[in-house]
Amino acid sequence: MTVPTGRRERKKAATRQKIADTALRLFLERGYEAVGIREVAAEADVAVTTVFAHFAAKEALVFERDGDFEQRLTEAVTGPAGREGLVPALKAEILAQVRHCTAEGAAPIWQMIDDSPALREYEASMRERHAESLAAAIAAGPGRDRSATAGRTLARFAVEAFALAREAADPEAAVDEVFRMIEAAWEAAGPSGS
Amino acid sequence: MTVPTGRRERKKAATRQKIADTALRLFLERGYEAVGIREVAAEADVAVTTVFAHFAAKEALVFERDGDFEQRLTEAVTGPAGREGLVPALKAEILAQVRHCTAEGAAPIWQMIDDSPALREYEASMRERHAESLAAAIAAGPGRDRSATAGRTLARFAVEAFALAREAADPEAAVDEVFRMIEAAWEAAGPSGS
DNA sequence: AACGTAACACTAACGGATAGGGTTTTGTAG
DNA sequence: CTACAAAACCCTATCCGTTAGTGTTACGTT
Repeated sequence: MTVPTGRRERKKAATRQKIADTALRLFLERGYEAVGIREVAAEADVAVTTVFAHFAAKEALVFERDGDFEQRLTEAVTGPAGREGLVPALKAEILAQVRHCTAEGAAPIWQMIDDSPALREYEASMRERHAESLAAAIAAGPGRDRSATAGRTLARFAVEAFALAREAADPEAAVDEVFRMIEAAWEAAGPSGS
Repeated sequence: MTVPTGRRERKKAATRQKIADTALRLFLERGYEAVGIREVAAEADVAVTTVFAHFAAKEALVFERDGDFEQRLTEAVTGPAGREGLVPALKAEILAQVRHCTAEGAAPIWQMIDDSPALREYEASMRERHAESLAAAIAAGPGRDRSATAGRTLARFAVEAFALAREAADPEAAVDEVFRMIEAAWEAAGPSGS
């Protein structure tokens, strides 16, 4: 084991990035459903099977950074901020993600997602995954004094807050409003003895 | 316009039911993914195109009564009970649906759903649809004194309560617990002026 | 220098979904 | 009673996402 980042890993990452970039460009140019996988592969100069070696499905080409979002969510809860105040830490992270997704330049991508049933469906199941791993982090960390159901409920509500805010006219204000409700819900869950 | 329920409508409904029944039987016998649409069509003695004329997708064969659930949800809110107490009315309806889905005989179906990623994904996007129509009903009816975001949040949380309860060890107790949290969240949303 | 393996390519196929076009059944109006 | 329009259905062919099977190349290791 020489260096941990050999040429092989760099080439693999480059191939993955080239596929994702090519796909996103084609999708934005001509529409998500109008572009086929075979076309993406040809334009990126790889085989179709290589595309699926890097991405589990066509929709995953659009949500390329999915893993980062999931990791940041759980880290917000297990990190120092999460131990101080669970709900405020969650709110801060969701707010950051909402800001990132409503930032300049991201609008066409989310427009495309909203226009495609397949992408909306994929995003919904993605949120379910995020909620599950977030629930595990809450149960293992700062949510130990609540019931399992309460923790899982908080996790679901938090990821739904993201979706609700993204659809709202004023996303950042919506994060405030929804998290006021979540805070109250978490209070009402009370300590586990309740 | 003689009678509103002519032979044509009855035959159509019969065909639809026969397809759904055949599909569910085959799915339970040999597994959802192991049975193809062509097979369902052959066994039901119809053409493949006819299957898709009645059901938008393969997954819809499993969630045949989807429309009923959605309608009952909105009616719980727009009906007399909804005007008395919005959240209690929602809770009662969700509890009824949870009871229905955990009743004797339904277990194998939900086991099959939990085992199939495609069905789980479809269910997630179904809930999103339910939440949207529920949000519309709330906004038009008893939720007029709250903000649009608050109403949409309540709608999402209510349909998530169903999913959370179904996954819990004690579904009915989970409905209680989650709706205590939802009630607090709805209180915190306050009247629109807040 | 030789070997094991990870990354990739090619071919072929499977299964869900749809379009095009034709046939029967049903409701209705003349 | 008949004629007609539309609904429901069938058949065929095809597209598209996805995967299996089978090599081939290039990298890392020994």
